[in-house]
Amino acid sequence: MPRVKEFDPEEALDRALDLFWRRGYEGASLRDLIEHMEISRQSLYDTFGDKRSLFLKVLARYEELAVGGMLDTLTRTGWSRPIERPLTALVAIRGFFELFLAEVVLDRERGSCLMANTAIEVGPADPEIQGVVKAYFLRVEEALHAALARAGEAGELRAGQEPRALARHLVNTLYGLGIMSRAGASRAALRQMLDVGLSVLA
Amino acid sequence: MPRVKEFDPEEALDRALDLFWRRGYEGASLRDLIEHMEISRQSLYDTFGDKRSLFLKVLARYEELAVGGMLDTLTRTGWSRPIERPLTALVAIRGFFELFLAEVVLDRERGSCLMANTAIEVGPADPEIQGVVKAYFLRVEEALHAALARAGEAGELRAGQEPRALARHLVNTLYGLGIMSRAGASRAALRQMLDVGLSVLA
DNA sequence: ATTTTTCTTGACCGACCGGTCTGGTACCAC
DNA sequence: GTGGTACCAGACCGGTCGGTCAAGAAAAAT
Repeated sequence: MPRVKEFDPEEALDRALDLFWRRGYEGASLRDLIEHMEISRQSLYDTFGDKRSLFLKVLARYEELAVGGMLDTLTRTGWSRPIERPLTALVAIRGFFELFLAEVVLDRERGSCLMANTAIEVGPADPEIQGVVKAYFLRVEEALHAALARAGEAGELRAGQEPRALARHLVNTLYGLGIMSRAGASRAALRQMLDVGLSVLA
Repeated sequence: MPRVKEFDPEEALDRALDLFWRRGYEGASLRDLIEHMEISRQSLYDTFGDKRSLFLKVLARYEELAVGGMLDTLTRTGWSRPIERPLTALVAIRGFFELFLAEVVLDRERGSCLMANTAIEVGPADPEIQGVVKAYFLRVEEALHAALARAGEAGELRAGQEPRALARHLVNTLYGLGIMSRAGASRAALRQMLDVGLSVLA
């Protein structure tokens, strides 16, 4: 008896993600959202709840997509994927950062990372959202840590280098680039930031 | 004939700075500002113009204070100040970052840097404000560059290290720490980020 | 054809936004 | 005193915010 849904909730969520990314939480009004998502206001509330609930769903979706892609790139090492060329862990990490830089430069408006934007915009004002952001950064750190640990076992790291400390440094470098891009730093400047930041791995 | 001003405009501006720092531009409403600045609404408009004008004045004030303090710390080198102990440029840079870290950890709510917050919140939506933020980062880069150039002349840098690239890296590290702090990173994590980030200077 | 659910449209709500205006008071110079 | 200025308190403005509600159209199952 029920009529089938006429829109794809996941696609609508992705559209909301895009808008929140560009404009921030406060900056994306409900009217903007329903226009961008191509959904009626009622459908939005029926499907995703209020604005904050929608935002939390968006953050979860972003984490899923971003961490997924990240792990994809970072674990492209060894012989596990017979077709692709085998990469050392360090090369995979460098490749990951190159990808990130390319994306950041390409889409200046969104500026790096929704989570970084959210960390600053809502900040300590909303403990639950801050918790989500913090957990995300820890997952990113963990992904980098795993890659660095593999690099360490393969003897690719200099003596005395702590994978944990290196991973944290890389997280810092990564999201620093986000700010600098959003602040309008030149591509050359971002390049140098990245190169020096990664030089500790050499 | 005129009645004397009963409040100190500079102090009021500093109070506005504090609130914008904590809550962001949109997050600080006029009513909040009036209360925090302890000024009547009318005085605010008479003295500072509308909200955006006030914010621009606040940004200018912040730049003056922050860059001033920065140069103070970074130029505390050589024998120019007979009383204080002479510092090498590298030690001055390290000291500067230590100060920054201490401040960031102490006041989690403001989280590092008003300019970084602004870069993300208003982002590319307001070109004029973005220009102010960009100019600020360039000034910071210049201050660090000058210190690094002095270090280079004194032979404190490794061969092949570019002061310009290093300066940009340090800017990136600096404001990365801001995000991570605002995202709730532990003090230990921030410490390691800083240590590894500065290790390129060793 | 009837029923049931999902959808869209658009009116509507109270609250708050940034900004303006008015009235009254405190202070100074003359 | 008188006049002029700087201040304060608070009403008020149009507009937008997030959120709710009502009515009707469309589509599937029976």
